[in-house]
Amino acid sequence: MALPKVGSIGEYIREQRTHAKISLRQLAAAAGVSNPYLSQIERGLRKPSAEILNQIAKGLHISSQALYVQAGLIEEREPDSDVLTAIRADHLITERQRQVLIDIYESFRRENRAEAPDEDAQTSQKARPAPEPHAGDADSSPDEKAPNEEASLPEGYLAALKPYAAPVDSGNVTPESKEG
Amino acid sequence: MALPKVGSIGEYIREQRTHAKISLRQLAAAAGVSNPYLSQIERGLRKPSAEILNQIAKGLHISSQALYVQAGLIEEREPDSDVLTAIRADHLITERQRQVLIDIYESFRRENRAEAPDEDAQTSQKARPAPEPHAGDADSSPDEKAPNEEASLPEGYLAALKPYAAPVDSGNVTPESKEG
DNA sequence: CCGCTGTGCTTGCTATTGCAAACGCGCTGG
DNA sequence: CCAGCGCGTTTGCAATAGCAAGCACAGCGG
Repeated sequence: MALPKVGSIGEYIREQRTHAKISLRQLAAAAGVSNPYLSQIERGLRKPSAEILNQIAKGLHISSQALYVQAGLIEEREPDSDVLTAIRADHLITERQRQVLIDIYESFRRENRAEAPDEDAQTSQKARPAPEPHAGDADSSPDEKAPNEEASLPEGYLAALKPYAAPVDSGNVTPESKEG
Repeated sequence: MALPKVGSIGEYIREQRTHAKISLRQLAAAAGVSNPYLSQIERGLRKPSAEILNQIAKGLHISSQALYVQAGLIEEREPDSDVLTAIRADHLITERQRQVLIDIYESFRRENRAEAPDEDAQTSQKARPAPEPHAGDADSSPDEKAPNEEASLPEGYLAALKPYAAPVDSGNVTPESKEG
């Protein structure tokens, strides 16, 4: 009865950690928690307190609020904030990165318009009447599951974006409209 | 920094409660916690978890973040997560797309940290000689100290991310941001 | 006077957090 | 072949979060 699955918070942490390419023990040390406890958190066996969550966020160099939102502890801010506006206002990324984000976002919007010209293909954003973490799945809508190695993020593209990772194919990465 | 604000959080809660002119038991019932526990929280004898804090915030009809800041669980510093919160709040994209955008943005941040470590944890505040994110031309200016010619979007991975989507078309991701 | 209702506070008690120590597994090297 | 190291995980155990029950005090009506 002790609901064993706290939710996607653990998966999210592990995801971020693996993407950052640091070991569980390293993150545990950086966050100031014990390794076994972090392991249990990532597998959803334990429900970390906000303090621990905050320290983990610091260790991951991500915002605490992002984790709190993932944990369902913070009501998402009203959709008043625009993604494009936020991206343009961000000074922590370079001009090029900014443009990439904008391109991706706009292409997503285009794809959705092509698929659902209706209005928008939104799913479960604000609808959270009962925060009962009893679902065996994440809090996302049933039609989306975030598979870990198919469509979610092949993480190979990260290498393509990293200059120090691999030189990928030189020349073909120009954003020019390369009509085949 | 271990627990200096635990007392203040309780005072804050009691302040808000008395200001709302509701009794301890009423707030306890509204927040779904027991009266004695709320009493102990208000006097700083107990350190409530984020869940309890969130419920209390709901019962008080105040924002959870305000309480978290009071509890010292959120740095009040200007969060770099404006982009992240905006992405999370956006309901025009699917869950999968949202996760991709978040991953990309965070990988960008990590990338920059690796390249320019002196600028990482600090909030990069405002000063930027080129505040206008006009990306009409990609080369912009040589002040780009971070990654160089990598951030363009191979747009091929976009198709890989959306196997269920129509192949939109190639030339739509031109970097010319024609907002407006 | 006594009972009733409201307030906040104190007292055991159980369930859970969070940790130290130890384990199994894979890899590297003597 | 086994020592050594690093990885994630498992196993008890101390500390405490959080609750049900009960306490002490104050106001009100018979």
